[in-house]
Amino acid sequence: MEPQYHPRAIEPAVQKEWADSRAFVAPDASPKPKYFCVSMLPYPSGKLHMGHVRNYTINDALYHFMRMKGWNVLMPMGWDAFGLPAENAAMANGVPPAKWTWDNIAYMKTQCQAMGWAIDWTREVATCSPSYYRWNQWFFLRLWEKGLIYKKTGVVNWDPVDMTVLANEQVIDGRGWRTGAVVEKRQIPMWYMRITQYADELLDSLDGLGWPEQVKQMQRNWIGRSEGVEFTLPYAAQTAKRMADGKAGLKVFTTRADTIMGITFAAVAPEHPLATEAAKGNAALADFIEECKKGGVQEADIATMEKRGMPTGLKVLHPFSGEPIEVWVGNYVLMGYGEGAVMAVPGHDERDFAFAKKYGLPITQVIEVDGQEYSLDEWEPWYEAPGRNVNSGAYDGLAQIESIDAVAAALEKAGLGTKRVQYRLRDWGISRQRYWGTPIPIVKCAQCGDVGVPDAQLPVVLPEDLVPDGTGSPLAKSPAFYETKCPTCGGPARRETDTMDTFVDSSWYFMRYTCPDATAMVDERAQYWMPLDMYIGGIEHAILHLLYARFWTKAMRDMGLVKADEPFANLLTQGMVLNHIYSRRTAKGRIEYFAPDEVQVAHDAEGKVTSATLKSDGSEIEYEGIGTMSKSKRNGVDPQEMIERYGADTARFYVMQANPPTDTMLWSDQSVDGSFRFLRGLWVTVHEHVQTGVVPRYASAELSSELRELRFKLHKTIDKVADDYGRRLQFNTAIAAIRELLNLLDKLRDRGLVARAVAQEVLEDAILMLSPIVPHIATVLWAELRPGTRLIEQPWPTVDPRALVQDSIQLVVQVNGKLRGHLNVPASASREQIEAFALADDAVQKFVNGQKPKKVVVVPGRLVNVVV
RNA sequence: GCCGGGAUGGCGGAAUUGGUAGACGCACGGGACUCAAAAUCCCGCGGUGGCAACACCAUGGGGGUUCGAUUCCCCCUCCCGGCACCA
Repeated sequence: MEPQYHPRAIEPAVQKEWADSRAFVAPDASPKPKYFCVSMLPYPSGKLHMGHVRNYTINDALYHFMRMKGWNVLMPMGWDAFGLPAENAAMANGVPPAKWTWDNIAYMKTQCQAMGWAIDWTREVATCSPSYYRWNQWFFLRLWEKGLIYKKTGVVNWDPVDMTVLANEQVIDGRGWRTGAVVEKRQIPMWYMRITQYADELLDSLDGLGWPEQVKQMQRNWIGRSEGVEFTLPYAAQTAKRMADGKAGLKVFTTRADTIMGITFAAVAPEHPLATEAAKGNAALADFIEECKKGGVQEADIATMEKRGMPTGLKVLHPFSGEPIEVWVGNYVLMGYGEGAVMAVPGHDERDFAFAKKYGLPITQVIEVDGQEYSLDEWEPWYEAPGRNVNSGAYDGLAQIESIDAVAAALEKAGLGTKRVQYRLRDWGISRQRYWGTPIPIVKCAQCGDVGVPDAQLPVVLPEDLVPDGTGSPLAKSPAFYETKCPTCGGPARRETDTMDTFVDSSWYFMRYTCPDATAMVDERAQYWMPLDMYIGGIEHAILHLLYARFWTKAMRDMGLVKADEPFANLLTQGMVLNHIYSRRTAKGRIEYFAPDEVQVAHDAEGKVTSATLKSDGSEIEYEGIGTMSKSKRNGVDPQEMIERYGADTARFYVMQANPPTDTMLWSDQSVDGSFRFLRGLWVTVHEHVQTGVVPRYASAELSSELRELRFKLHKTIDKVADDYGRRLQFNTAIAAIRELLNLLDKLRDRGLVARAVAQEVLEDAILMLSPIVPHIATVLWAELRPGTRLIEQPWPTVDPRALVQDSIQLVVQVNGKLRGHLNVPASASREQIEAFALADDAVQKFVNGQKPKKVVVVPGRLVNVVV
């Protein structure tokens, strides 16, 4: 055995052994129970970043642990290979997105292999390959046949200079990222998936999922089921003449029907037909509506902008009183939301209150809450609280629930409205006016309308040689792609040139892992593996991706393709990886950034950072704080450099010991050194042990108290580490516990035969416990400790109950809840005996100071608290 | 703006069900070894007072419940994630 630890020598050798023995290829049937653990697939941006290292190492540790526990484990890998960055890279370098993407995949795959992750590469999936996306297209057509896909207009960001649709990310402060032009809202036809049809099930089945509670809560709030009343505000006579739309009035939805007698105006979205009609012959209103089109479509921008409005001059009637009500156009009313029109009750809605104040509209109190004084001057939060009706005619005195029922009944009787469930969730718009995505399999024929591409002609292949230029999709400029014949009538027709949202790709890729070569979308192998037993990925995906994948799975189930109701039985959301940022302002006023390894940080005697200087020339620079790793701030850490300098095991160990996987993680180069030192020390410890001769592990013999203590620690640790890995998913505390165990072993000076047998036991089990985190070094050290056996075939160590027996235990002694000392008592001591021991204790006597104890609290096995 | 989460030594963090606040590590300080350095090993390391024993204070800020609160409740501040075309 080499006396020194050389990761660069051992890691490739161990990886080769795994590959040659197909160690991580999972069978599709097994007497063992199955465990399917998946990490969210990476976007192939060029090279792995630390977020990936963290994500896949967590998954890998679980893989090894569950395997040792006797499960048939599958950990696959794929590539989320469609999307905007490939188009941006293409524009920057003139390389087609396909080549850029495939090159990145090839490189990143070698990095994954160098990390030693236990990936079953026979199941690799790339979403940009036609053999994958043909099933996006096939399933699109099935959904369309079932009416779960439909076409309607939607609002997008429009760059008026480049004449192109922009992604929200490409809108910066309301302007196009390339042109700087003020972005406009524009309505275009798009394809939608009816996720709202599944809203109730998506909501209800959250309860049974083994997900973090906050993620389930986010999804519940996102779906936002609310019960309310939909009703019509009838047009006033003049308005009815103007509108002539065949409708009786303006349809609105409210969850606060109990406030209906407080309506003092109504508001419609700028794109609402009523607004359009009112703008005819009203130049000021037309200008206002035009003005409302400025800016992007992002919810956060719309919610924070100044609320503005303008009267339309049109009127509707109150459904009960028949009083005329003015209709306004409001920039905060969203057309894509409900009916695009709202009733306004400024007395009991904060937004309406502010709007009424601003434009001098009347405000009426119609709800009272006991003992509260209503004032028109200032908004109070209780105005929105449930209470009893006042100034509401027939409804006066009713509490909220009775009032809503009575109002709904009256509306129903009048033929004006009904109770209805409303969701905040909107249907999923999947059309993207972009090139690098799955082509939507529709042909547009002048005679036959929209016609689905016949299954036999799938996939509609995306040409891979185009280069976008930022002025709209190259597909729409490529006759070779869009010119086709109508599948129905054979006449000339044009293909749909929009592609699908990349969330479509990521909604079912995990099922394709189970059967990557299937001649259908999925086959029976999916029934064996689904659902995922663990899904691991960033918290930033808590809503959209996870919700879409849940919907998609349910739609596949209803099509008879899978049996699973839910794709992800358990979920682990990991935090982001951050690093320090260093910068300075150049003479020209530009900010330049420095990588942390170019910087020398000085500390004072207490360890506080006092200054940061450049290693190269010693000049002083600024410490900006911490932020996500990014190219522009130069604070990324390249896993490749880590592997070359320290080895993959150190990188893996570092990210796992730093903190719990769900927390954001701050990178620290010094701590990386510490991780390497630990592995080097472990190597030396095993080497020294092996030098004196490998012995059989401890089985039975009389033990000194020191050895009994060591074995107690070992078997406690086995229990704790298994709990941390398998249940708590908290690897940092598992590693700390193993370090405590090895620290204790380190103190052992006994070199006798029995001591060496116990040391053998401790080392073997410590290596087994560490192996999910650092499998390379563990493989080599195991082979030294147990020649002729393979680590990869070992089960998880078993706990010896004899080692956990203790004669005496230490209790904490408190007086009035404050720690005053410790007490050693026999493990069998009764509550009364413990009380007596505690009262006799010197420290207790001192603080009790002769007073009579009021009571004594005994927590078995933990503490005794004397209250005076 | 709305929804969700977070804040503990110089730093990362621990305290699992309300029961010893600071495990384990990093950094830092002192010492040993060395011609010297690196590596390694030993000791110290929240704050204040004290020779010490020890005492008091301390988990973002303010209040509350409890024998006992980092943990539960209310209010506030700041930070992070998401908000439907980034992935």
